[in-house]
Amino acid sequence: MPRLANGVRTPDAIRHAAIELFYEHGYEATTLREVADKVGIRVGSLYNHIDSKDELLGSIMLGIMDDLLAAFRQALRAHNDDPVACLRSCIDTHIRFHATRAHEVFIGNSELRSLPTKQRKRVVSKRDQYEKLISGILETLSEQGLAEVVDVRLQTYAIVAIGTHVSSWYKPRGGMSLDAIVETYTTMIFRQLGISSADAVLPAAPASV
Amino acid sequence: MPRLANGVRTPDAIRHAAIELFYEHGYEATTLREVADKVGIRVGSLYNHIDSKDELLGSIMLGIMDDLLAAFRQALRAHNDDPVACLRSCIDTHIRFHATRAHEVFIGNSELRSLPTKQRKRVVSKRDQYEKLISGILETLSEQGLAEVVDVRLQTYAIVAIGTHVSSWYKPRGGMSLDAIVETYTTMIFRQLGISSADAVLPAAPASV
Amino acid sequence: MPRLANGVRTPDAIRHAAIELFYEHGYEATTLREVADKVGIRVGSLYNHIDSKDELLGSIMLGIMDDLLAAFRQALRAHNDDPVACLRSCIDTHIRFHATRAHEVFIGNSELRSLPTKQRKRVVSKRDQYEKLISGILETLSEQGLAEVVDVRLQTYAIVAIGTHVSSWYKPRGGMSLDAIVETYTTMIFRQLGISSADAVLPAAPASV
Amino acid sequence: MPRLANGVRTPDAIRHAAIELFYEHGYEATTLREVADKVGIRVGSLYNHIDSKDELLGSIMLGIMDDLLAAFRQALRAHNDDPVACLRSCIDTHIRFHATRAHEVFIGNSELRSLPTKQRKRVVSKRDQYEKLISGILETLSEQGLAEVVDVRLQTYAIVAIGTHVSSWYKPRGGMSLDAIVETYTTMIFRQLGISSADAVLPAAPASV
DNA sequence: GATGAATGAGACTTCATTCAT
DNA sequence: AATGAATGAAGTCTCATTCAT
Repeated sequence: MPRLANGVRTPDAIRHAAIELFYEHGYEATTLREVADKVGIRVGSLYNHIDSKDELLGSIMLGIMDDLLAAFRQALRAHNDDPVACLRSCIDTHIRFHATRAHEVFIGNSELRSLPTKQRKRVVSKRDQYEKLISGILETLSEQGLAEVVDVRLQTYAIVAIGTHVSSWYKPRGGMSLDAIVETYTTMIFRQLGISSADAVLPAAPASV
Repeated sequence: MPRLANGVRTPDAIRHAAIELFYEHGYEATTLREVADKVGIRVGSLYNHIDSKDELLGSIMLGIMDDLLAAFRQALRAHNDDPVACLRSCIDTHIRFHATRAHEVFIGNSELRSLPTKQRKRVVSKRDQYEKLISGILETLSEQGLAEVVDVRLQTYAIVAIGTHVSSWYKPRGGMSLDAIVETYTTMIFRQLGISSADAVLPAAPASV
Repeated sequence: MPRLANGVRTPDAIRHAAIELFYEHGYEATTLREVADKVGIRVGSLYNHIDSKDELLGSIMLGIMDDLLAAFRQALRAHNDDPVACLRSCIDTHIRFHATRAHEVFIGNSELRSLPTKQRKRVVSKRDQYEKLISGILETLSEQGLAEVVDVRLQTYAIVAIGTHVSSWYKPRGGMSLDAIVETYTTMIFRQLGISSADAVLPAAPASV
Repeated sequence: MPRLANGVRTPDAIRHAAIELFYEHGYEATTLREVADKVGIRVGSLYNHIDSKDELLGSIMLGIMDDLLAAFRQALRAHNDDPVACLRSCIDTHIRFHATRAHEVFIGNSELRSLPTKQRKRVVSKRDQYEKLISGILETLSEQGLAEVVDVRLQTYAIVAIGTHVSSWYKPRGGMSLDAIVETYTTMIFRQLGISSADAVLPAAPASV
């Protein structure tokens, strides 16, 4: 633990400040001076902790993708014997992750073009992996006759789009509880896939992220 | 006809160049020099046609929202006696519009925060109007017992999200035809609403935008 | 009479508009667009009547100096036999001219440095001539024992400074009448020169400019 | 002591350079590049020390007015029992200040219109205070029957005008010594006020600024 | 004689980044 | 590890001026 300001390690404070500002104003419109102000240090001091503005964005974007993939893979592993339960669990994780880490996810979706080529490729690759995981579930369900998938790619997109959208409007103490959001979307997706609506609602409590 | 460069009126050329560049690199990352270069004039000459970079973005965003609302309202009017046909027509218009004018729509969805407050309010107001139109259709269907709407707001979001997402990846000569995309998404939404899948496919050709 | 807009010849309208704007905001801060707006034409059209912004300023400054010299010389000629009457008449002319053509005179005094070298020299030369005329009167008075001149140069400056200052605050319908201003300053200058105060007030009405 | 280039603190060097350039070419005609060049830094570096070009002008103008008021008030205080001595001291201070800080005073008199409204009001207010101080002395002299004041306002203007004018031509090693200038103008003003000329010349050395 | 449009030069200002202290 | 200051590059916007119509 190198250095603490108000109990927080400076690098963490920088990362946190950057996430909020990139989310609010966008990467290009955010100045490092604003980041430094939010942290409570001078702009020059940032460079004791980051290499560049680019790299700061890159680390945020790679980090969120890694965490998302890890969470999703864990949800997958827990139900590799029951495809419908697996889908339910994955939707749950997908939506909760996009809600609870909405700002980072939003940055991950909107600032790809701000990233230098090299890092962009790495993020895109992770994003593709994520979509492949979703498509894989849908294919399994389709092959086993458990769901009617009209078009794997578009169905995948529809699910991805829900996450993206949730991340753009979800607020912790907004009108609808996270549980209700998850339940509703799960029902909607299950219907879309022609899976019995009854299966959508879990008897037990859903796993938190 | 004030003045033509290669047969195109300069203000139109500027608007077109700006749309492409804002779409590709984002508003903040696009310089007016790039816009001018694309048009084939010097950067100072832009100011014979625009008031400011802000105002250029604003006019693009207001314009696309106006066009979207107009197209949607026209689709609504054509079927005000048959709610299911109306929904089908609106989905059709929604998706085709977001596909054929993908770049402008994408800007409209992603650059809200780059807009000065005054214009932002006007765009947000139009966006709200648009969502209300969609919600209205869903409510009618629900009230008349023609569809099972799990949650009007989230269902509206899901439909909006499809448009947003299509605008982010659709390319005229990409893998899937626009007709096929419309048909697939229509089927998916109809299922989600518990409307007979058969109703989703039109016997006649769908209206073009 | 080449061309009239609202009964005024365009070149005169331009000159008039330029004088008001140069007076109000200064030469550098005034744009030709503002001049054109005030005239009611477009900025490009100005160039049918002027050669350049510099030249427009130059013609105003040379014009006012010529008019000032002409008025002063006329006042001098009218009393070349009575030095005290001559002084009285010159002070009268000096102050009235600086009041009634305050804006041009103000420009003439404040925008010298905005003028290109060549024209500046011509204006400075006229200004020197003007000061020499005043100094000449003072010297005559001094030589003939009619006045006690402490220092010709500083006394000349003091008189010049009065004109400059009047031009910076005089307004036609301000608190003090032009006649009163002339009378008061004349008294003050006469006292300064040790000339009987009684001589300061003219029996007859002073000549108008 | 933050940082010295050639022994001078950068903010002071900027202020000094700006004064010289604003005096020589005027505020509008002076570019920040010229200021930076004169200081020996790049133009962007200026912004480590100033907020804007406007604010740089404002601080110069407010500063000179504050200094002028302070100097004048000190001169007033020193002779609050003898009105004639007080006048003499004030004229001395007035002229010496306008001569020794001629460039700043000149800027203060000529660039009012270049100032943003808010700061302009503050400078104008200080200027009014200064004129009131002068008027006050004249009124006291008049009330006590020590001087014949023809018109308080115009007499005040005449004195102010002398300062303005001196600031426009005085040069440290010009033809006339500062002491001589002060003495001559004092004599002239005393005469104007009908005060015995003998009182104008001080037996002892005049106070320096 | 008027106009709309183009242009080149340049102005103010911002910003990421570096570095001596 | 923090800071104040410097820097170069760039960005938006303005402006005097020109010219075809």
